[in-house]
Amino acid sequence: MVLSSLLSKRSCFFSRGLHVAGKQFSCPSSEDIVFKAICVNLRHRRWKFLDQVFPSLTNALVTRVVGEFRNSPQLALDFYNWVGEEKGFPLSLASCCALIHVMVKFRRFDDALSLMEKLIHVNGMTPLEVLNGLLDSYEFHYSCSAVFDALVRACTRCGDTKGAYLVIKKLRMEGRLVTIHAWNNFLSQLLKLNEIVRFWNMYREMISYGYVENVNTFNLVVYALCKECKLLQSISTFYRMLKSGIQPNIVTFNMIIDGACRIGDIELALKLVEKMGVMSEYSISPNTITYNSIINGICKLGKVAFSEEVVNEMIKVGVKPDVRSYATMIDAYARRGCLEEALRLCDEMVERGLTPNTVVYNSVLHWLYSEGDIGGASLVLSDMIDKHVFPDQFTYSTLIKGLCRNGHVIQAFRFHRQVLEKNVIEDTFSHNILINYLCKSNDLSGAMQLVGSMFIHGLIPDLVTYGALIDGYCKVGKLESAVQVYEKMVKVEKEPNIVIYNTILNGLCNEMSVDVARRMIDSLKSMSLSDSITYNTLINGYCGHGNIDEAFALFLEMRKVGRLVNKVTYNTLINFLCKCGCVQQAKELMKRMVLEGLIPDFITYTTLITSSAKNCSPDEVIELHDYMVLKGVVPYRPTYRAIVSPLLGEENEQTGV
DNA sequence: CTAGGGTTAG
Repeated sequence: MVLSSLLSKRSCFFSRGLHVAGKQFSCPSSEDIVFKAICVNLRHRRWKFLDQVFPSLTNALVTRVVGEFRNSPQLALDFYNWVGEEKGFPLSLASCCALIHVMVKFRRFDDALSLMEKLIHVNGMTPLEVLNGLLDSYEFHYSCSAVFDALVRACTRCGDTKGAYLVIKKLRMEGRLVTIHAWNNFLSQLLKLNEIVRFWNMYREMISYGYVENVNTFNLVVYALCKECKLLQSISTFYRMLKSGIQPNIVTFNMIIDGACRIGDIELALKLVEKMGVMSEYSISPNTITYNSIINGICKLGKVAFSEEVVNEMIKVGVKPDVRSYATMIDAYARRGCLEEALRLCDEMVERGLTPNTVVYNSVLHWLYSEGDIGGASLVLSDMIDKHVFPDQFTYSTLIKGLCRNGHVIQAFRFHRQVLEKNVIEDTFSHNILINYLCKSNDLSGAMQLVGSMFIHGLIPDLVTYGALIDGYCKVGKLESAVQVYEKMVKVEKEPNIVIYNTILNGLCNEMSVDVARRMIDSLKSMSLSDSITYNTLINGYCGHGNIDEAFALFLEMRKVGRLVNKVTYNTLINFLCKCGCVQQAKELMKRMVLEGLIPDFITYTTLITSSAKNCSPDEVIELHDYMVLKGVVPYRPTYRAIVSPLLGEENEQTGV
């Protein structure tokens, strides 16, 4: 393999040498003769003959041939591929650009894009170098300015938004403006990458150049506003569109409806669906995506049964549910522990002619593993293989996490090694899961080895990787190593996120420096980089050091700010009170929690029941259990079985709760 | 162009 590529390279250099020599010593028309011979034989696709001329081929000739065949794009492309792929000739930027112009002229954008992407990815060229190549070879009779739009698109498809912007800017300096379509494409990519701030900056810049927004531009603005949860502004953009004489389309509606669903306002979303006809002069009606957004919104609120009614409703109005509609509901049921309902929907979708895809399988697998049902997961997995549903990155990480959390660590690592060897791992999830596992087991050297394996396989550690390592080092008391990892991270990554800060904060609390932690919280607060977890971590730190006054002072501070206090806050304090033997106060706190609309979870339940079993009378334990159940708490089954059930004299608990 | 699934901190 290596040898043959060396040989082909050598033959190319050799032929290049011939070309130079030819220019100097032989008659000037010799290139013309070769050129004509190529053209005649290429027209009849006589590749055998072309083989014979190949040694005299030069990049200048390739460019000329492509230009000659500018009206037969397929022939030009076949010739180019024959030279490059079959013969291994090192094609120049100029010849590639000539072909790109031809492809664009014939609106063969996919071919043009893949040529550009190859230049960027395989040949390692920067977008600006490609742009220069295109400008140099720009010729009126076979080029068109859409080629520059295509380059912007190629950049964004390669994930190089910076390059895309440089191209737009350079062209602007040359007096050429890319079209609004290219801008839309670029802006859309920024939103996909969740770079909202950059989006608004670029958008403003575009407007300042005098571009006239079209429906897609407006849709992007609506999308950005929805991502920022600025629903009212997105609706007023809708009216701004109408005022500018631009008819909103189904995408506009869907984005606003989805935005409403994401902030939990299903009522508004449904109202919009209802008013869609009036608002669009009866030209637009809801489609599958509209309903899927609503199904998703309802499911996220935990009302899966209601989302099934939405499916019936959509069928009634003639909109077909698809795999996504079902995938959403199946995941929602499984997430709430209703795997039977989830499997029922799997059957239902098959009955309706829909085939469960990878997403559906991944979801079911994930929740089977979380319930510890390895057997069920194995069955689903073999069904997936039987049905030829291909696994993806989600499947791999779900399996690895599932095996890990159910104690099959060796299998998890073995499986990871297998998929790694097959070169199918493309993202950091699987590594992060295992690194996190090793860190949690205090095996930092193992974790660092895996970080090394990431690099070997071309995967760049991300904030999650660094976060796991920092946490791991803090937990084993190696604060200096944690700081080293942090500094390394700051050097290669852009910005630590709140998770990282919270991790460090937690490390500081464990290391007896609650005061340092307090100061850190103050500075995070000033950067508005603190959340419930930040405060809960510090409260937990205070509790761990027995500073009950400080803990409750912070609790009050959180209540003053509002929205910061959550179940974990209460659980932390309740747990601490129980440990100090103040069970009565703990119960009072739980009642206050209920009054604030927070339903105690299985941790609250277990903490209080276990502690009162030690300190209170059986009647009080039962009373506590009844109180919590009455308030909507789902009792944690193992706790109920071990403590409450014997007190009730239930020898054989069969029906369960 | 818009909708579904996996990793991290209390």
